[in-house]
Amino acid sequence: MDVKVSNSSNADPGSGARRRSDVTRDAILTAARERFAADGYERATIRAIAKDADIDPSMVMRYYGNKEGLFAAAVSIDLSMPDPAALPRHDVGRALVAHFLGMWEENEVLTALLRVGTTNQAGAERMQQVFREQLTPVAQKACPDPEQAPARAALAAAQLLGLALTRYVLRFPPTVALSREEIVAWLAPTLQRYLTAPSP
Amino acid sequence: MDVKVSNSSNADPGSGARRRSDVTRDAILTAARERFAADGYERATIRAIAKDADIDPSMVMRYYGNKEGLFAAAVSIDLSMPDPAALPRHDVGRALVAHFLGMWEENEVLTALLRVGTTNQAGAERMQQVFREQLTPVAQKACPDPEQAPARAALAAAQLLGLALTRYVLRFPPTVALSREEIVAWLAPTLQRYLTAPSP
DNA sequence: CTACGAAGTCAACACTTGTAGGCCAACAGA
DNA sequence: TCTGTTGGCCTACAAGTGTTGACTTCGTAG
Repeated sequence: MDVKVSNSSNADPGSGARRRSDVTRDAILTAARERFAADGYERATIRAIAKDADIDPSMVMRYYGNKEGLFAAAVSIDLSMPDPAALPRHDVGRALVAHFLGMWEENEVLTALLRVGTTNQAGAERMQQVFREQLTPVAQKACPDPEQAPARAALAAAQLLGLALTRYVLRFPPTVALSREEIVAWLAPTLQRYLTAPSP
Repeated sequence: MDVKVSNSSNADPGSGARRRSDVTRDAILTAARERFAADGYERATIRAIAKDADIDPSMVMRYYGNKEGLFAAAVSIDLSMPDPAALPRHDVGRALVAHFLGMWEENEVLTALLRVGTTNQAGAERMQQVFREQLTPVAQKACPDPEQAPARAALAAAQLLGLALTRYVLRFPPTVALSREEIVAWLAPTLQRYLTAPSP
C-alpha cells in the first residue's frame, strides 16, 4: 500500500536518488506496456508481465501495490502537442494528423490505453483526461469561439481515435494499407474543418 | 458440441419447429448481449449472464457449446443498410450518419461488438466482416472508382466508429452532449467527401 | 568484518473462471 | 399408462487469477 514514488523516468542523476531496483522497475513497466497494448487489461496478467520482465510476480505487487497501480504507472501519456501558438492556423488539421500518426506508431502506450479504455472504467477516464488536457487547448487556439473548443476537440478526437482504432487495434486491412501520406491527405481537411470552420 | 441451430430469430411459426426451450435460449442471448455490451468479453462471465437470464450456467454450455459459441450466437449484426441505389448520391453522407446513429442507439449489439472487438481476436474479425460486407457495397455505388471502394469505406468506418467509441463507450462528455442533429451536421460532409470526392 | 536494510524468491491463500457429468422433473407419443 | 426424450439444476473439477507473508540473498555503511 505504501508504494514509493518512482523517479525512474526522471533522468536526473544529481538530485533524484536512483535506487538499485530502478532497472527492475523499468523492466516491469516496459513489459506491462507491451502486455496491456497487446491484450487489454483483463488478459494482461501480472504473472505474464512478470515473466516477460523476468522477475517474480510478487515484485510487481511490492513496487506498484496492485494491478491498477501498475496500469496507472505504466500508462502515462504525453501527447507532446506542439505549441498551439506556433501552429499555422490555416494548416492546423494537417499538423495534427501527422503528429498523431507519428505518436501512435512510435509509442505503444497509446494502443494500450485505447485497448484498456474500452473495457476498464479507469482506462476510459484516463483517456478522457488525456484528450481534455492536451487536445482541447489546441482547439481553443484554433477555433473561432473558445466556448466551442471542447465540442470541436471531441469531434477531432473522434476522427483520430477512429483511425487509430481501425488501423492499430481492429486492423482493418484497407486502413492498414493506407500510407501515412494518404491518411494525412484524407483526414487533414476533416480536422481543419472540425477545428476552424464556422458551426454548421 | 452438436449445438442445434437456433431459429428463434426467425419468426416463422409455420415451418420452423419451435422448441420448448426457445424462451430460455432467447433469455440467454438477451442477457449475453447486455453483458457483452457493458463489460466486454472477458468480464462478461457465463455465470453472470446465466444469473441475469435466471437459469443455470450449465444451460449456456448445453445450448451454445462454450463461451465463444455464445458470443457468436449473441452478436449477429445486420446494419440493415439502405439500398445503395436508392440513396441520393449527393447526400449519401448525411443518410449514412443518420442511419448509423439510429442503429447504434437502438441496438446494444453494436456496442457489444465494439467493446469485444478491441480485446478479442474473433470480435475484431467479426467487426471487419460486418463493415466489409455491409458498408463497402454502399461505398462502391457512391464513389467514382469502384476499385477505391474498400479504402473509402474504411475511412468512413474510421469516422463512424470513432464517433461511436467516444460517444457510447468512452463517453467523452462533449461528444455525449452533442445532439443527433449536430452530429449529423458535422459528420455528413466528412462522410460525403470520403465516399464521393476525388482522391486528394 | 559485521550488521542492517533493500532486493528478490518461494509457497501458499482465497477466489473466480470455463467446463463436464450425473441426476431429477416435465413432457410427448405409444 | 408406460417410455424415451427434452429441459433444467446441482456439484465438482482443474486451471488460472490477484495478492500475501515469510524466507533468503545481496550490497553497502559503520
